[in-house]
Amino acid sequence: MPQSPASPSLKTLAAALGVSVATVSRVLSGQAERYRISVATRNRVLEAASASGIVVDQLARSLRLRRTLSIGLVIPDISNPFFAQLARQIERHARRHGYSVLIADSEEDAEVEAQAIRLMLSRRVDGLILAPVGTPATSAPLRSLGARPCVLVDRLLDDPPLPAVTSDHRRGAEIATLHLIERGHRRIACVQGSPGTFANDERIAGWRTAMAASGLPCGPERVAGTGYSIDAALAAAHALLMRGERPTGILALGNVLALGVLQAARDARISIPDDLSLVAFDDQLWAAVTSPPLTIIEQPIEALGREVLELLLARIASPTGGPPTRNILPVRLIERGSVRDLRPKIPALVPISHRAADPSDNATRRVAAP
Amino acid sequence: MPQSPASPSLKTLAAALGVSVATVSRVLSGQAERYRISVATRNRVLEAASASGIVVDQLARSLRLRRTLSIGLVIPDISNPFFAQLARQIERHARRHGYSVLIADSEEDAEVEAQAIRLMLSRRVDGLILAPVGTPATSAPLRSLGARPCVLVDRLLDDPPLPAVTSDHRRGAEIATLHLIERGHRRIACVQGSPGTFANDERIAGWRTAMAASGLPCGPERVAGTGYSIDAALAAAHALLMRGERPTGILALGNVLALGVLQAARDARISIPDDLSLVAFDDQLWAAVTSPPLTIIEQPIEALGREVLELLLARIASPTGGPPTRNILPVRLIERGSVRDLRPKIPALVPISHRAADPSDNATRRVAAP
DNA sequence: TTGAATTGCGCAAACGATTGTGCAACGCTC
DNA sequence: GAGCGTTGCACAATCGTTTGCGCAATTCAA
Repeated sequence: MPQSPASPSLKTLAAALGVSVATVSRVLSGQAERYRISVATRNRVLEAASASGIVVDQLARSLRLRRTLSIGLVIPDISNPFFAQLARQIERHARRHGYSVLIADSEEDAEVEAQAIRLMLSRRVDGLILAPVGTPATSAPLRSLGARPCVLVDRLLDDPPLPAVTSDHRRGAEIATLHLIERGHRRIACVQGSPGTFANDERIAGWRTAMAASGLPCGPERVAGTGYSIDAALAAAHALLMRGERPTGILALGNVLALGVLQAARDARISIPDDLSLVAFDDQLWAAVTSPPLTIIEQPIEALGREVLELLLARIASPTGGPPTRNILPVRLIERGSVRDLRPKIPALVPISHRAADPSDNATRRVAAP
Repeated sequence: MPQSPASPSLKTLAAALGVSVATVSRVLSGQAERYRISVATRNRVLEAASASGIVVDQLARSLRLRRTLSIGLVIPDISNPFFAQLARQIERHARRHGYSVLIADSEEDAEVEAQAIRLMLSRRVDGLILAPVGTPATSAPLRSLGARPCVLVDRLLDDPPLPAVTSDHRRGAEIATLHLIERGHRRIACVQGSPGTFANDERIAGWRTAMAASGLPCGPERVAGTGYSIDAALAAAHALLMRGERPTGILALGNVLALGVLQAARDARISIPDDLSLVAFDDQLWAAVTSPPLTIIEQPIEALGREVLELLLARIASPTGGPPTRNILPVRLIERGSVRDLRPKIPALVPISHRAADPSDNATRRVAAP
């Protein structure tokens, strides 16, 4: 490794000081006392190191220590706002724990993801955080992880059983659906992203649970969408709005999908929320500023990032043979202006109440492994 | 480094095959022919390697080769849509060139940035891509780079003179301002982010150039804003709209700032574009879907990412002593619905023309170092 | 058959930092 | 002065892969 003039090695520093490389190493790694280096020598080394601006070669350290103090982060799309924010939280928390983050974008492709995982292994990351692509299942490349710690985010897998942290997507959709139902909506449809992906399917299931519990129709004709893009959502919303019974409310199961719904509504000269109510998933800055500002289900991204990292660090520090931990974090509804109250106005009889998600319904759920 | 059961070392493979570690290394690194390994031995090694799923230790390789095949990427905020998209482009292109990306978030803080740079150096990245924080200047920690290749993105620095790739922010603001002027606007103001940051100052300068060239007022009372957030932009827009002569058009010098302007307009019951025209900088999916869809100045993020990476790879492959390359990439205006035409309607006399940025005005500018 | 050329490896040193152990020097006690 | 204990290092091996060079075995040509 070519050393720049500004960064000598321990060897050059030792030669300049007339001590051994071992002594320099012990001082710089904070182990002078343990190895009985004298205070005088220690100070000489520290002064020389400070003056030279030495940067210890982490490669050599890692090889000797068999530990890199780095983690791998493999996510489907770095520019997706959810993953971008998640990456930020993970990177910041990792750095505070002395870890570096090696990032890879799996491009929503299982083959790219498999390659990214192998690459992380070759770089001997101490652990891996993986947000798996939706389909197909990614268990095969995960087997090559062996005993190397890995934590999933935004996904649960049964085989191999890995620890995971996700948001309670199902509950989020239930809350959103009940929010509409409580405001008089009976025809509630879903604009979904990619069927088969964890978050998507959980949200569909939550919508179904709430609809069924209220005796409302929740058949497949009320779900539209084939992919996670504005265009796909536009077509899906168009189909829902133009064919069959028009819904009074729509759940857009992602913020990009909400944009498609907004576009479709505008194209069809349908006013939100007057003619159609909308609840979107995952908050973005713009969602609070649109006209109208959107009622959304918000994920706790900061907590997600923090918990997934801490779960991984715990695994790195102390591998455990027990069942994998799975944290399902609560989501919450943020009410803004995109849902119309369809209930008849009864003056001064029933107070209009604003109900957010009840905290007792949303405690972190720890799920036992199957 | 603990080897998982699924990943033996070259040593274990060599022992199992009855050959030396050197032979296994030569075969797996694709150098069997160069080192005259027989076809029979080569095939034996390849089969055993495939069967065992061996993952070569990149750490050891890097130490021996003095090359990590990794690059460092230090950006001010991973979750900022611009940087998230830039990171995605860089990561994808890097991967295709066989490089991994080590990412760090400088949290818009010069001290964090300095630490991130040192961390990258300790990990012996082959090169560094740096999007410097705005203020203060970051030249001090850059000196510790020595001869290690570094390319700036979204910033130019004179000392040390480093190669850089940026968008033509100045020209972008000129185009936006002229766009408004050509549509009859005479009172054009700016909502800025953090003064002193490169993009911000370039955009202000471009606005001034266009305003001065048209003999229009461009004093400091027409510029408001102290930071890059919705709240700061909201306050700035409020000041511009409520005090003094109300502008007919506003440049929001970033998409987050545009959200603040939209909010301020709604609060003041000012309709866009009827009462106030708006041009925003940096496209986002939502900007095309808002009501009205926003006219924006778009940066070529894909090209930025690609060019900065290729410039860095060229520097890694062949350090050059000449003046640093600086690529200023053209931006373009995308006209949507947030700009009102204030010109008097003269029926059938003057064809209403839609003018995008003229390509000849926007060829990549290569700027000589000062 | 002999000598030269070719083939196909293995050995050992390198990369830079870490760490167990041994040893020289010194100080203290009897 | 001799013996013991303490201090403060340096030496050498380790980590896993790469690569220059030497050498044994084989082949070819005279």
